[in-house]
Amino acid sequence: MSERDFTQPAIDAVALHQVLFALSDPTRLAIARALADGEEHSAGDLAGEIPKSTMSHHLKILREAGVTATRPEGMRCRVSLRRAELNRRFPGLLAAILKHAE
Amino acid sequence: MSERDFTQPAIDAVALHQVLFALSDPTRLAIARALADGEEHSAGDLAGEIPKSTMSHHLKILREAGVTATRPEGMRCRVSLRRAELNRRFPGLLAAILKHAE
DNA sequence: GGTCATGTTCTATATCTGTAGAACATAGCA
DNA sequence: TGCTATGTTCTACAGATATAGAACATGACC
Repeated sequence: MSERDFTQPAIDAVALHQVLFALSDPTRLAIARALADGEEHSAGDLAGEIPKSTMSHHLKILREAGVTATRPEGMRCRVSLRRAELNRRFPGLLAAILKHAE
Repeated sequence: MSERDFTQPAIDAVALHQVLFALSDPTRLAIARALADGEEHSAGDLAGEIPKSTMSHHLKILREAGVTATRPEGMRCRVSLRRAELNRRFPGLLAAILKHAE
C-alpha cells in the first residue's frame, strides 16, 4: 500500500564523519565513483557481481549519510549523487574525494 | 631494549578509504582537528578526559592510516599531522576535511 | 490472475570497532 | 634503587558492520 520510501536526510542534518564513514568502504567508494558521471544509475547496474541484498545495504548507508539520493521509477530505482547539495554543505569535500577514487 | 616503534606506512601505500575511515570517527576527527595547527602535540595533551588506552588505540589507527606521525621524545610522544605528504598523495583532501571539522 | 524483473527487508553469522581497566614498558629524577 | 609520569599492550566485551541467502513487496506485462 505504501509507496516505497527512500527518505534521505536534510543536507544540513548530515555530519561530516557520517559522510566520511559512508565513503570509507571500498565497495561504497566504488559506487560513489560510478555515480560521479552525474547520471542516474539503477541499483542493478551498479551491483555487478554483488548480491542484491548486499547492494541494497550499501545504498542505504550512502543514502542515510546524505551522499546519494534514490528515486523509485517503475520496477527499478534510480540512484544519483547529491553532488550540488553536498558541495553546498561541505564545499570541495566530495570533489576532493572523488578525484582520488581511481 | 628495543626503541619504541611507531612505524607508519609510506605515503604512497596509503589507500583513500583508509584515510576516510580513520577520520570517520568523531573522536579521531577531533584529534586531527587539534593537530591542524601544525604543531606537535603530546598524546596526553590530546587526550583530555579520554582514557590513555583509548587514546593510544585511536592514535594507532590514525598513524597506520598515514594520517599522523608519532615521534618518541623522552617520556612522551609527539604526534603531528602528515599534512604535506597527504597533500601530495591526495591533493586538497585533508584541507577539505579539516575545513569542515568544526 | 499469473509470471517475471527489480529491490527491500528479514535473518543469521563472522568479523571488526570503540571503550576501558589492568599490567607492562620506558624515561626522567631524587 | 626506588618512584613518578607518560604511553603501549593485553584482555575483555558490548555493539556495529559486511556479507549474503531467503522471503517478501512492487511494478510491468501477458
